[in-house]
Amino acid sequence: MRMPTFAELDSDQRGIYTESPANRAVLVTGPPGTGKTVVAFHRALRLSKGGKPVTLLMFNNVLSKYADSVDIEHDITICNLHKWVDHWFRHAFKKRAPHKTRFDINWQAIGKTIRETTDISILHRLCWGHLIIDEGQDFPVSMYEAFMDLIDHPLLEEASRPTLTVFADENQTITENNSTLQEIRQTLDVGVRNKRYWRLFKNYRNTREISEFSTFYQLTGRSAAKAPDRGGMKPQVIMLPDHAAVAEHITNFVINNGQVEVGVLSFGKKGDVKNIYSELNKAKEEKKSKHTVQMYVNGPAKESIHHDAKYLKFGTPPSITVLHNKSSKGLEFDAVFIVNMHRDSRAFDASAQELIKDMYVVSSRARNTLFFDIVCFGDSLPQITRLLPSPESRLCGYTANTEWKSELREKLKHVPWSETEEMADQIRADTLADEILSLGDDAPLLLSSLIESSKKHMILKHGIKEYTSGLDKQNIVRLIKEIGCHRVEKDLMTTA
DNA sequence: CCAGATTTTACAATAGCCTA
DNA sequence: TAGGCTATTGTAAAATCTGG
Repeated sequence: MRMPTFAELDSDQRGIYTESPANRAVLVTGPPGTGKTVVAFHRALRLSKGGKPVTLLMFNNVLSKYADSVDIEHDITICNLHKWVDHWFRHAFKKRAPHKTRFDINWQAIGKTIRETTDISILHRLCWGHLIIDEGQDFPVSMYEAFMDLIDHPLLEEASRPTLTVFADENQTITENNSTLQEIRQTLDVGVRNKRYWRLFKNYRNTREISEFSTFYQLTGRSAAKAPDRGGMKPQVIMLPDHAAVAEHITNFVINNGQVEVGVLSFGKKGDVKNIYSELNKAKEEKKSKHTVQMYVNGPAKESIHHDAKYLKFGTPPSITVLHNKSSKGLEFDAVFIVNMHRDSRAFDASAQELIKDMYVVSSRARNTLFFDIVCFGDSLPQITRLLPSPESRLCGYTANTEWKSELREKLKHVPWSETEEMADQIRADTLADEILSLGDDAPLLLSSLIESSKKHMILKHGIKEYTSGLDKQNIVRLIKEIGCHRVEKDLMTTA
């Protein structure tokens, strides 16, 4: 992990580091790229100087490994949540933590156990010192409730009370097993005034061009980060004849750019990841280059080092790290190459929504440079091309290095770009409608204010009553589409 | 022979017991 | 008391099937 010094942190990031209290709970939120992991690490460093143990919980093993690649000496324990919970609970109660199902920890039961515990030595064994959680939105509210039960336990003396700092992404996904920011705020009892609730706004990770590009795939746009100052090259889409050409492109980039950390993020299946990895090794041999080529794919750890995240090395350029797109959450690289897009079957049915979400994740992994290497068999553009931004959008450049490169412009004209844009718009409107409906009693109020704010708009032709009284989802979607998603997002921000 | 659908297989991670 | 062992089971990848 690239670790900026204290002086390099921005003022809003520094505030969290210096001003937030070192007891009870603190919550930090922000969209992707705002430096949550970096601030989390700085806070961990600071708290570790106080003598109590500090634990940093990451979402998965690859991410833990990445966070631990920092070149600062520290005595912070970096771990994933499941492993930590097992040790924590067992250490105190001498038995494993209760589970509802196999992968679902029973936090209600844990909370109850903690509240009912009167044995002070057990309570002391539960006290974790300082706990810092990254990607906090992916954990259930009941977990936070259980943690607060310990933090505020009446039998604990002030000095031994543990603390909790949660870093959460503002891109809300609403499923059963995770929490909304609202819920986390309430549970942790944090506020802006007592400096327990902080928000990060500015994107530090990406260049302006890459940030704009990834926003194209952001289906819920209202939590987009403030655009970065740093400019760079536009993302490039490159049409190539075969996989060997892709590997050569990537290898040349590494050789020509010296000290870079390159991420190769592959769509498709495990075999596709392995395939590009072996091509990259071949290209490295041919060009007699010294850079590192490493890969992680999900698999039995004892069978191959490629299945065990602990063999990954970050922060030692020049290097190429090959990962499946699913493993790339939370990571960042100087340059990212996205490959094997044509191998993804989710091209144009309902699951294209999932593919678009993945596109958002992978494209925002790049700090400076972003390439889409697309293999074209024969002389036509693959279907998947339509999921990229159109040339008119000017979000990315298109080039070809094939026999028919002179015909690229002509071929691009026939790609049905508008289908993708319509679909994305539909998904955005759908998501917004769901969000409005989830407001419950406040929904009619917001709807009428939406209609009010777009007075001049066509919407009045349909009559206000129909929308506010009906509250039918289809009507709301129609309303949102007529007003425009962007507008509704803005209104929703100010109202909420 | 292929693309999509369906079935089979393999894996991840815990519970609960055991052991050094 | 931490770690080993194994049955267990939902999920995801791989293998197989199928109809054109």
